[in-house]
Amino acid sequence: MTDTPALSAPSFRPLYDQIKILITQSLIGGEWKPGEAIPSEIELAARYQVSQGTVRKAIDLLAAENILVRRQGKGTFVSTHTEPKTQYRFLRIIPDGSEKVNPTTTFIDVKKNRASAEIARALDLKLGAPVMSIRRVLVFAGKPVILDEVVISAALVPGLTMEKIQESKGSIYSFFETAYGLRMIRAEERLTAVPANEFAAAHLKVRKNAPLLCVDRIAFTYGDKPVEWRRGLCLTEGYSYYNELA
Amino acid sequence: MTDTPALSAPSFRPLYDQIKILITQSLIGGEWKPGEAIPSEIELAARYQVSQGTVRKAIDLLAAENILVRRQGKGTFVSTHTEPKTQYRFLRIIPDGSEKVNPTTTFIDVKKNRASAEIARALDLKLGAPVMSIRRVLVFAGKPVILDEVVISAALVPGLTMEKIQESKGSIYSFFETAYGLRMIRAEERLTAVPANEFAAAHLKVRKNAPLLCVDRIAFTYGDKPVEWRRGLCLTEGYSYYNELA
DNA sequence: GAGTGGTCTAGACCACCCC
DNA sequence: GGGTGGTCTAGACCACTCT
Repeated sequence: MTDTPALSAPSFRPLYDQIKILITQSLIGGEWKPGEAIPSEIELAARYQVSQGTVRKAIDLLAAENILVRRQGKGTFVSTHTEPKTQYRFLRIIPDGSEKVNPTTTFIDVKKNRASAEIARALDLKLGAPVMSIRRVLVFAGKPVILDEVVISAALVPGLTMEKIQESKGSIYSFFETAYGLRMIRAEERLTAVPANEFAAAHLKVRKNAPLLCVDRIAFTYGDKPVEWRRGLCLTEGYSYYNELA
Repeated sequence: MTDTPALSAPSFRPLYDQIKILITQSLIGGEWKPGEAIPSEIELAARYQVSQGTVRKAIDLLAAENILVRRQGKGTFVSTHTEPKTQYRFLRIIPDGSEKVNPTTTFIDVKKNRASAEIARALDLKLGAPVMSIRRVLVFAGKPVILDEVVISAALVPGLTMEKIQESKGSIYSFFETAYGLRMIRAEERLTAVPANEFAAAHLKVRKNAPLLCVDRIAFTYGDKPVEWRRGLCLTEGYSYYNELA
């Protein structure tokens, strides 16, 4: 989905693709921060010495990947997880039959751990590397619906504590973005059905072995670098995982 | 996702959008059939009296929706579910850790039914309207993995029998396409975790009440018209539902 | 009114496919 | 070589937002 600058040259690289990479590098370098406007198409065209149409196409691609957001008459902005409309962009659990509703979060604990084999493989870390593990419950309309565990390399989130997360309000990606400049660009999920273990049963207030939706996620930052592993256990009575296929 | 020509005029409709609608109407009318090439951009530009760039943008949009497929040097083609590469386009269940594999199908029965409230609502039919119901098992590498029921208005598939489907080989959408000219463009799915009932347990060879992934789908044809309702029960040991978030 | 993204055009040239 | 889609340009004009 996202591009890989890659060493294996595709034998021909369109100009707009090169511009796209240059813009991406400026985003990685922090020249333009989430929520801010990037320079206008005309300015970028002058800067890169190409036509406006070529810049336009590069921006079109980045907008299609939700990395940039166009707003007519105002400018082009760097995507962010901190705005109300987009803070739960990756959350696909919604109430049956009704509109998407944002949950509130209750934290269980925030601990330092060592990467298991599964997590080390997913996040491209060494086995046993230090990671932070965040466990929490997402509550929809007063009802606990998702129990999840978020795991991220400790090196990426120095000084992380439960208190800091709780102060931040909003989604955890919003927190990662503002506190550590860590931006989640895309994610891959794998869903399975599992019986509730005791821990999940207690937190979600269901009986042990009740069927739960297990959502495993790996989230990526720029350059398709995996940075977060997550497992969510969701009860699906009154709620379901919504997906569009095209 | 797909456009609605709509009566509520958006106060301004770009030319490329109008061209897109004209092309879509030709697709609905059957002027160009699945798998065939549509006229070249230059021809279409002449036909609609617009520039090639405008036709190009209209085709870009249709290609982004997987309604058309571009092939450099050859032409632009109408998408189809009949080719090996695309016949299981909407199937998201894949083996853990390995590549996508196409399943084989075992049919259980094909019956005429009356639309339940749920199905009538989903397919925009009258309660009790005649529908065809197809039940089958999808088998991956010798192992039964999905038990599903496909429901479609009987009016859309006259003379449907199990024998006809079995003769057709390939996916059921491929069959609908070739036998009835019915083309599935997009779909919405809702996933839940449910305990296996006796019927599912027997067909998937799991114990009763084992957790299964329940995948409810509504599939749409041109003009966002819902035409198929489907419920799949999937065992998720060794298999999972894969999804990309952007 | 000035500035931004959005549309539309016309034309040149490139990459790919097939004859 | 001739056809197709793909890239790139330059310029005109439109729609939207803010001041």
